[in-house]
Amino acid sequence: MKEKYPFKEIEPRWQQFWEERRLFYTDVSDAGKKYYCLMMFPYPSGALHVGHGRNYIIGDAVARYKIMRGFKVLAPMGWDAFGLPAENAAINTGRHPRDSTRENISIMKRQIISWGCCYDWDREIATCEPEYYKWTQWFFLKFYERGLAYKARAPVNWCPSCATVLANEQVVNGRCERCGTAIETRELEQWFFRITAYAQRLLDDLEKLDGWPERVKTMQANWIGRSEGTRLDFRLVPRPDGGSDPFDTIPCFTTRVDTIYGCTYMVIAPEYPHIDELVRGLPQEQEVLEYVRRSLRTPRAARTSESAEKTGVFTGRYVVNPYTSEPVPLWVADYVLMEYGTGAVMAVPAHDERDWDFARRHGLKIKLVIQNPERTLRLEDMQQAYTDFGLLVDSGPFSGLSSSEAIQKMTAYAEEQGFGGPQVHYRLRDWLISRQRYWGAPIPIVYCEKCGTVPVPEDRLPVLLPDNVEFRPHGESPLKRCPEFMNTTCPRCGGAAQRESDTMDTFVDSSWYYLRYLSPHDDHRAIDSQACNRWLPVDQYIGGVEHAILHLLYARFFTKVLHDMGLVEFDEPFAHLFTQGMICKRSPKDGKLYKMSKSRGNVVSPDKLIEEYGADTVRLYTLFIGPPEKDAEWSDQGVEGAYRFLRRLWKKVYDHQDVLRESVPGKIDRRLLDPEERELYRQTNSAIQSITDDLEGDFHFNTAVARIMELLNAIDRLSVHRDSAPSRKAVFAHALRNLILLISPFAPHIAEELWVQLGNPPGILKVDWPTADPDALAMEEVELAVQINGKVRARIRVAADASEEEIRSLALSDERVKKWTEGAEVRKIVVVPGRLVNIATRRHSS
RNA sequence: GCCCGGGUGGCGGAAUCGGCAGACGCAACGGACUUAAAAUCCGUUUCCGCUGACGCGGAGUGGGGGUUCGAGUCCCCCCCCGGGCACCA
Repeated sequence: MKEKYPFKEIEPRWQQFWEERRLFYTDVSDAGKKYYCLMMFPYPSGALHVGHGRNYIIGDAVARYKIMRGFKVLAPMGWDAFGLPAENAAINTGRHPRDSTRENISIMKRQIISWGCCYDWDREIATCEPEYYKWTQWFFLKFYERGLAYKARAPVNWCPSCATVLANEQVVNGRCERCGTAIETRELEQWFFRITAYAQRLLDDLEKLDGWPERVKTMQANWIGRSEGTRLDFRLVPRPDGGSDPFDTIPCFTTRVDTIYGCTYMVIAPEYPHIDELVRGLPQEQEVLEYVRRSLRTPRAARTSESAEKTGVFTGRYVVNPYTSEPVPLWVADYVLMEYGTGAVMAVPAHDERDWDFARRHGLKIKLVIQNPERTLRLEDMQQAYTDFGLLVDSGPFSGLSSSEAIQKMTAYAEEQGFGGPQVHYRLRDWLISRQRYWGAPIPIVYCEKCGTVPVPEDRLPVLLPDNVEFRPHGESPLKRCPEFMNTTCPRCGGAAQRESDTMDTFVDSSWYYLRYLSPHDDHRAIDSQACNRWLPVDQYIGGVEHAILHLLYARFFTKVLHDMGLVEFDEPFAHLFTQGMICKRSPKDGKLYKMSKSRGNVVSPDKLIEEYGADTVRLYTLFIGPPEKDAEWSDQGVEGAYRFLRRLWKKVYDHQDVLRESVPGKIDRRLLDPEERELYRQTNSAIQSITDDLEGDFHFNTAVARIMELLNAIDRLSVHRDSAPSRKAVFAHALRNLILLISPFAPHIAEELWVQLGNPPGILKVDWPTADPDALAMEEVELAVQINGKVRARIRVAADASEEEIRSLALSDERVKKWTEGAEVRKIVVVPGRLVNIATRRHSS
């Protein structure tokens, strides 16, 4: 055994050992307690930094722990390999995305292996390979068959810098999630997945997800944005010139039908269909058309920002309030959004802040119809809208009702009268999946002049991405300029036809990869239903919280569709979700803390650290850095600390090799131990107990590592040498042996090596996880704090099983306690066994 | 504005059910070893006051109030930070 901790020598050796023994290769047909441990697969961006490592290290620690607990663990890894960055790089360098992606994959795979993270590499998948995207296309066809994929002209988010459309989920504060460019709205024909058809189920089933963090569920619920209200149809007052209109009612959605008697005007969005026909020939026509044109040009971000002033114009038309039969003016204003509700809003300025602002600005009538039950409102005094619930006034037959009663009754009335009824709205929009880019799975659709839109037959999949394309940014997919790809024959009539040139959003690829791991190379079907039903839902999914909405919502949607198709029995993919926090580092530029990223220049490469300290040090520090679900700041000195600890551990074993090798593990008889030995034995068992609890609970790796450090400190306190008593040697060996087992999921290389040095056969993963001896946890004597009125004034030592009476008298007879209780009346004594005694006293005023 | 988190030493963070606040690590300081340095080992470190000293007393978990023998933990009010949603009708 070497004196100095030889991490450089042992780490590659054990990595090879795990690979050769195929310890992480899983036969999925095998019975047994299964545990599917899944880490979010990475986008092959180039090279990993230590921030990425947190994900894999946590997952690997969990997998190793579960293996030692006797589970059959499935831990696969793959690559989310399609995507914009590779294509943007191709535009700049001319290098084909396939080549750069493959190269990045091999760099990152090497890094993951050098971290000591183990996977079933036979199941490795890359979404950019035809054997994978063939089935992404197949799912598209299935969605198309079921009416869940459709093409529609719609106002969409356009990123001028990426030159592509984006899903709503990829627009953050009106800017492109990737490049930060302000998003424009364009009216384009695009492909959508009908996720809104699943809105209610996606919302309801959040309740089933006990193993998910509350905050992720809340974020998804917010995103789905269910809102209950009332639909009301407002009849259009016929044109004064007797001309015809494109429609005769304007439906609107409201959550506050109780305020309808205060509706003094109605507003429609500038995108509202056929506005031009509504105003044709009216004096307002030019002004309205000009206003609409201007609004449509305004970027969405500017239009919807809070500070934006509420502009709008009167159309010259009126609609009829269905409750009062009174006409109210119809306005166009861009504070109303076409995407939400019906694109039309009944405006009640007295009871809605936005309508209040708008009405004040444009001199519209304000009518008070809800009274504050606490304090009578007078319109003249009001500085802002009263938006709370209250009692209805001036509301015809509904006057006097409370808002909540009124909402019910008035909605029922609308239904009876046939001009409306209850309605539920969702904020969630359909998922826009087409991208005008090359590096993605081609949408398997053909356009034929005769037959129209024709899906590519399943047996002609995959629609392969052509290689010989030119990468230039010109707002349409490079595929469009590739005639070999574009020109095809119609699968239906055999005539000349054109292919769809758009590719799919990469979130489609990642919506089903966790199913493909069960049969990664099956070229007959997308997934192996039987194996999926056995292994899913995923027992533990681990990844970054940045995917709380996007990926996790899409994957849930996919699973539900597959469930409805009869392909899988489960309808939620991930039973437990763990979202780890980001690793941050101060930026060298401004000294502020940021998430590690190449562009900030604050990344720490694992390669250098592993070279200098070894993978186990990096792993141990990464787990110790803080609560794994929270963000953490990387500290180079913290890494040193972890390294120091492992060196100390190595030296401990090195210094006591003889003692350790000669003592055979066996039952330890506590009665034969002296107090020091008994204390170490107790601490060993206590460490086993709490580390197991930490891992079974919410992955408290930071406290688990702390407990291991404490155990080594405790081991240090017991002096042992060649001539020590056998019992002492046995306790010492027992403690170290268990420490090595306990640390093995975190620092597996050193654990394997020391395990062998202790005289055990290689392969610590085959050893059972230790269990604590409950008898050993008990202390014979405990120290109790004695409080007087809640302040600690003394300490007493008592037998652990001392009666309350004994403790009481012992406490009262303590010198220091006497000093404090002298001349005071003891009112009450509280004894908390094993912890403290509190004596409440009262001083007599003398 | 609404909905989630969170606020504890110089720093990262511990603290089952309400029971000794500051585990563990970092940093700093003092000492040992060394010709010296590094490494290592030992010790000190919440703040304030008193003491020659072993010590003693007081305050203390963002602020204020409450419940309790006892509050970082429970209740009420407020402040600050992070995240999500947001002209959503």
